[in-house]
Amino acid sequence: MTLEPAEPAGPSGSAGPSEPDDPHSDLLAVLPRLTQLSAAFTKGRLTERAAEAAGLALDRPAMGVLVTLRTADQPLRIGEIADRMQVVGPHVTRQVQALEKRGLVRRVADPHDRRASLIEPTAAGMEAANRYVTSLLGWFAEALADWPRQDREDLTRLLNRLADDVTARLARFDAEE
Amino acid sequence: MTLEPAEPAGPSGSAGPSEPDDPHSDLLAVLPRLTQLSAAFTKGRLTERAAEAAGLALDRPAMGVLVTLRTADQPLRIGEIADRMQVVGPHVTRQVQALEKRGLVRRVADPHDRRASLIEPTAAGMEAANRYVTSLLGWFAEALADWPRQDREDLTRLLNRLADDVTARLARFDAEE
DNA sequence: TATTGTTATACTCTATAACTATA
DNA sequence: TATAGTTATAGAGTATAACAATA
Repeated sequence: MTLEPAEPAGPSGSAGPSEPDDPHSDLLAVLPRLTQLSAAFTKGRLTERAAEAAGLALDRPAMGVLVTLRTADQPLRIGEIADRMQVVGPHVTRQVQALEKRGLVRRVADPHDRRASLIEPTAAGMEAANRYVTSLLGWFAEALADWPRQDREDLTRLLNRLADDVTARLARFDAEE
Repeated sequence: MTLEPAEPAGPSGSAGPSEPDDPHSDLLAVLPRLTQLSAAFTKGRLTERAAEAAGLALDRPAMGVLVTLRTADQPLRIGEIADRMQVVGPHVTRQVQALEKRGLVRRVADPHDRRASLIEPTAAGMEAANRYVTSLLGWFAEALADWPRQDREDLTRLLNRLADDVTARLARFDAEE
């Protein structure tokens, strides 16, 4: 399946964005905003700065693995980390190697399957992950310090639902092909 | 300036994520959700599919330029497009060349400055941009079809404010360095 | 001398392909 | 023969550096 071929948004030759009475006019704003936020986080190098504040010299993908392990609260296989991060295996392999080299994670043998190993944070890794998350959330909390509690709760709730709905719809999308 | 060095999130050795009474616990959910949405749009190749539905064989950056021109509703310089997209000049130069090659945009001389040229969509480019935006918004509207109107309005409002606040804070951040 | 844009190159993040070891 | 992981390579997207033309 593909996206609908769809009629032009307005009469041919209409040059502007959606009219005010367009039923989708509110959505027109959501997509660019999500793009803007995503780009801002990347370009602002928030992740890298929070890592530096935690005393680490690691890039975003490596921090993602470390935080995934911290959140899991139990050793994970490479494949399980990849699933949770929604990336492919080889990508995780490299990040884990970088974390290992810095003594932030270690591998332990999987007692039930000698093909796999389990990855767990070291004490240093866990402490660094805590410092990192605190630093990142602290920055974010400051940015939202002026927000009414109700708005913060609404944002969290709506964003959760949006992510779920979009993910589910994309999954069906792929399945139909 | 850098992010605060910040104390560990919990007592040393505490392994889990923030406690339920953590004042930042709601924020803990926002960041991963934004990441998830961004990754979902990329991996779902929504942009590419909408472009195909509009009869175009263009990638995301090129579509970004075309939509920027459509939204502007007037010819723009390369530098102005770069500013609006928040990317650097050379990037825009290449996308415009690709769009030119396909007859979707054309260059006109800037009467006041012979160093610059103005980029404007051709009729075909404008029609394609309209088809593209309609297709993309249609998909998005379907994903949110079940949402109460109030929730959609709240999401738009909160996301707008979030993007503005985050962008402003990052700008101050950079300025302090 | 400052600014606009182009060309060429490099970097970040993630994916695919080919292979090894174990199940 | 299927699965977990690794190594090597490729691709998309964007940035930096060096340069040209005009202001």
